[in-house]
Amino acid sequence: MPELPEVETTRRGLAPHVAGRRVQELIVRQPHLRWPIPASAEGITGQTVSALERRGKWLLFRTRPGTLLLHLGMSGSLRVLATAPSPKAHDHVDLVLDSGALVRFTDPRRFGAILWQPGNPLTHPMLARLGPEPLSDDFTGDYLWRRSRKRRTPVKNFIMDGSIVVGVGNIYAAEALFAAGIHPLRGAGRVSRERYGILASCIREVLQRAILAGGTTLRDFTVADGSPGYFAQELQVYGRDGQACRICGGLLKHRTIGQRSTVYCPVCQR
DNA sequence: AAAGACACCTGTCCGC
DNA sequence: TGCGGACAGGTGTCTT
Repeated sequence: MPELPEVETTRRGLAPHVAGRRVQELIVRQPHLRWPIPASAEGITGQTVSALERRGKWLLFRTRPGTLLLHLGMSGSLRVLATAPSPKAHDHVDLVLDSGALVRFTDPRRFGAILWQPGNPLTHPMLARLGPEPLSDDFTGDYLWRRSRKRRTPVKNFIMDGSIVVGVGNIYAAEALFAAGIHPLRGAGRVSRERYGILASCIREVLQRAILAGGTTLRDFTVADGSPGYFAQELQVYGRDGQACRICGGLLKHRTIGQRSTVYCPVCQR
């Protein structure tokens, strides 16, 4: 489900409810997520969450002895609940806070993950090799250009590679490439330095605008309070296969690239 | 080293 | 109405 904007929207919605709160209990009804929830995750019990941070699509519940790492996968979501309604089928985990509220993790497909890392969370194997944050200063067109030399993979795959840049998933890769006028199948090594400058800006802008809209709600993604994200109405290509390009009026095309559905304008994107 | 296929799992939608 | 198959916002791992 979520790419960077949805994870960031979730983080912002949750942070005021969890920062400074003590975790009274970690209730695990279904430990079998992408990996089994490790017993060490119980380490969060009794600890105070000093901050809720984000690295790529990971959420970091920081406490003094360690950090709970949480990934939403394809279908995961987090909600803050003032009371504890009886859990439904895919409500796998609750974080019970000393405020009486709880954070509930729901994930039908169970591609999500909950891990624990003592000390510095960025040393965890899942985080250690991630590329730069797209909204940070070290993410530039020159950086993309340098990393892409001699690479023949389609540029869409390249920008969706988390070791190159984090947070860009299937929706926003398609949207950013459309905004930059770059064909998704173009070899990463065959995009000029100048065009990578444009692409880096487009990635930043698309993600930033999506965050401001509260993310994209396609099926069931909601902001932490349950309201939908509004970026879906701003999508230019994703999900618009066969419809008119909003720039040239031609028909948008669909192709499967890297086993992911891709929509683009064959006229505007070269 | 890099590219591509496959795996994990459930819900939903579409055509017959 | 029911059923099979395709598809869905991610990403680690295995094979070429």
